[in-house]
Amino acid sequence: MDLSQPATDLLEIVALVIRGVSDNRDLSLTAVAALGSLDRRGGQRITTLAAAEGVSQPSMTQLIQRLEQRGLVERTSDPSDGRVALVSLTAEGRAALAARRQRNAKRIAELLAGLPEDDVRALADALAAVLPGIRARVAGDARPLAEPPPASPAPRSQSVAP
Amino acid sequence: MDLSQPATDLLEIVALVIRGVSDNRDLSLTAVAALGSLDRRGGQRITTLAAAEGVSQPSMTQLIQRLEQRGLVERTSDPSDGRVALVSLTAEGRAALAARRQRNAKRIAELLAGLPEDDVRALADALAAVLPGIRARVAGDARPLAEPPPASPAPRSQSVAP
DNA sequence: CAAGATACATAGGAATATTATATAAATGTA
DNA sequence: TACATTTATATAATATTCCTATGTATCTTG
Repeated sequence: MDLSQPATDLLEIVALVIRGVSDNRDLSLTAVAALGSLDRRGGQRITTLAAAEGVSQPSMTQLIQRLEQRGLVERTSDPSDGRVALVSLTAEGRAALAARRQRNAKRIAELLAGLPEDDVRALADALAAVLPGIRARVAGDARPLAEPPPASPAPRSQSVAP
Repeated sequence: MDLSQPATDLLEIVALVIRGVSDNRDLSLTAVAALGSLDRRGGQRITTLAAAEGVSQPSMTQLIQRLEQRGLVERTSDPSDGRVALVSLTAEGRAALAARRQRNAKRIAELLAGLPEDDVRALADALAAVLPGIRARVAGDARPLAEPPPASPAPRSQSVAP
């Protein structure tokens, strides 16, 4: 089965949604990812979060400091290991995450509402079918799909993106 | 028809693909979007590009300057209007865009290859069906889904990134 | 032609990322 | 126990990319 066309299509939809629909005003993509990880998996240490989101440890330290200043996360120390900083969501952080998810879902729902109902139903079924597998492959272990960094000093860029 | 579940699913897949699969090393999300717009619609002026990608005009000016330095775009002046700078892809820019697309499509194809073939086929069909409509709604006119900026001086954050 | 509108460029600052390095706590070993 | 090493995090210096505010050159219009 040829996967190049669906791969290209999926990529384009991802780009369209990120650029045109997703709400990235108050929280960066990395911030949302970190908050989401804390929400799904509970309190974690800085290093774990950094590895999970694919950023360096200092970046995650700084991100957590900013999120802490905004009251979205809190830090506690691990009684069994004085070095680690355990980060967890505050109630406010949970609320902010839920609100953002709701805004984004609302926008995407508006987007889908303009399309033929049969198409949307087919998409909904297909998404529900593949999501667990994709979730397992991408988020499960240490990002098995990302190539190792190039040997030469890697040129960098922004985020993701946005 | 309830759209909240497919909306949430689509959002999660978008996040997973952006974080775990997409190649954002050498070109930012905005850069890729601008190059793609130039590729699809041909030469455009700075202001048009800025509006299409949802960034400010100075940001687009700077982005085009960077891309010009890297040889990916070139600028020509409009003979009928001395103010405008017409931006177009160079052959190198077109090649870079194609190479990046191919890398990303390859990764996503690897991702999809691990899933049940029926599911992938259903997803492929669904994506192909909805993509034109989504493309029209998001990229077509001036992003009808984005809310107007808040009245208070908006807190900002990063790009999208990656 | 003067006044305003339009297209782009520049300046200054903020947010987010990086690498390199410092600090503190835990661990292993003589 | 003492000391070196490893581990977890923090800090410093710097780079990229975005923004707002403003400047400059070029049209357009009365």
